[in-house]
Amino acid sequence: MYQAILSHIYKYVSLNEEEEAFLSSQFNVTQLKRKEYLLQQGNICQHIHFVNEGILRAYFLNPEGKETTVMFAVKDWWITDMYCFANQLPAMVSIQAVAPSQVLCLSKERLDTLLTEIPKLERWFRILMQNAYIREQLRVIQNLSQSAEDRYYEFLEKYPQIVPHVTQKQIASYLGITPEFLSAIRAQK
Amino acid sequence: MYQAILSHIYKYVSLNEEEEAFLSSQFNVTQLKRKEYLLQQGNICQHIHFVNEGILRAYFLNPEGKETTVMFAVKDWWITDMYCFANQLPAMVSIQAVAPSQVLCLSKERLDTLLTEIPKLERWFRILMQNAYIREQLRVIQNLSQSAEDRYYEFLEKYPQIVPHVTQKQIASYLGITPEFLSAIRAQK
DNA sequence: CGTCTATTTGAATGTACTCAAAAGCGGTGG
DNA sequence: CCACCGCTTTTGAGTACATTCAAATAGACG
Repeated sequence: MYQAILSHIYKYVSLNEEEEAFLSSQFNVTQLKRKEYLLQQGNICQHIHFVNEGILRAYFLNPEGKETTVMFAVKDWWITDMYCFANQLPAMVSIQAVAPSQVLCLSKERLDTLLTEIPKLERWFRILMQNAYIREQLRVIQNLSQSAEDRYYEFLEKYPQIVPHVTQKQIASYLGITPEFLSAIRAQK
Repeated sequence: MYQAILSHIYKYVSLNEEEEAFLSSQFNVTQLKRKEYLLQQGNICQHIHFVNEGILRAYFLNPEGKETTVMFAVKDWWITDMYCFANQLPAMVSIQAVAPSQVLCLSKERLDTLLTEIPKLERWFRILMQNAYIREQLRVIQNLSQSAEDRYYEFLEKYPQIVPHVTQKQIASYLGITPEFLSAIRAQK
């Protein structure tokens, strides 16, 4: 149950048996069916989630009803609405299982406890946040400096583990274009 | 010289005198004239910079010559090309002073030393990265879900301390539109 | 004061969207 | 296991948003 997350953490810090046990005890396991929600836009975002298996999608629905995919998450990835999680606010995004999934859930309170009780975990979480920042920064640059077509082909190359499991409509909403236009891009090759 | 950065750090962790002295000793101070470069695209990104005063801009020049503003930084902000800094690679972006500025420079090596010698600084840096991630995530959502006009007026509201010091051309390149189109947006009010 | 760059304006163009309808495909239940 | 239903994907026509290019005007800095 916890080997995936432990080996994820061991990439950055090492723990003794006691710490490992304490860490494991802080998570709740949740099984999700296809299309089931982990979080609904508007509900307080209380947890951060580690994906043990399956695939999830976070999306934002703007006031006009347009859907934007904020992120996908596969095995070994973390997913939450970080802003609303950190401040315990109503979520801006919904998080839904794209395929049957198993996730480990960690509440804000328990994360804070972990970081206080095992300070070296700050290092692990710092690197997590740093990588997340870098990813988003690259995405901003690409969104602003490249055409929709370039962004599509880069997505295919960058996330081969995601592509087979999600619909074109979902990819389009990740890229910020309409499904019709994505279809047109694909047609011209 | 170091009061700004120390009070920035004290928002998250407290240090004793010895730690404070050690921390201060790790920085180099750099004065920049208007238009002077802190980092040029292609050079190894060796430092992360804390802005003591002035204002800086990081921008990306794509192969077609289109310029994208990645971020602005004012007093109390940090700026670097985080991906290339973390991996000590040639920078994707250039960082230039928009106005005369004073920055504190911290090399990767010295940052690593600081985080190892004073582990509680990991917490401070974690929060820094977390906030940066949240900011970029919000920017991605806004870029994808809002019109250029909405993004412009939100920028004016969100960064009143930046707006008076940068050109419209620079704001346009931050928003991902042409200066001509920004001019048209402004004209219709 | 002169020069250089930023900003504005306008016309022509291109990229991406909307709406509508047909075709394809996958999950679900019988 | 097959057939149906609903959603996804495709196609096409018309439109809107944003760009390009060019030229005039305004502003800022040395």
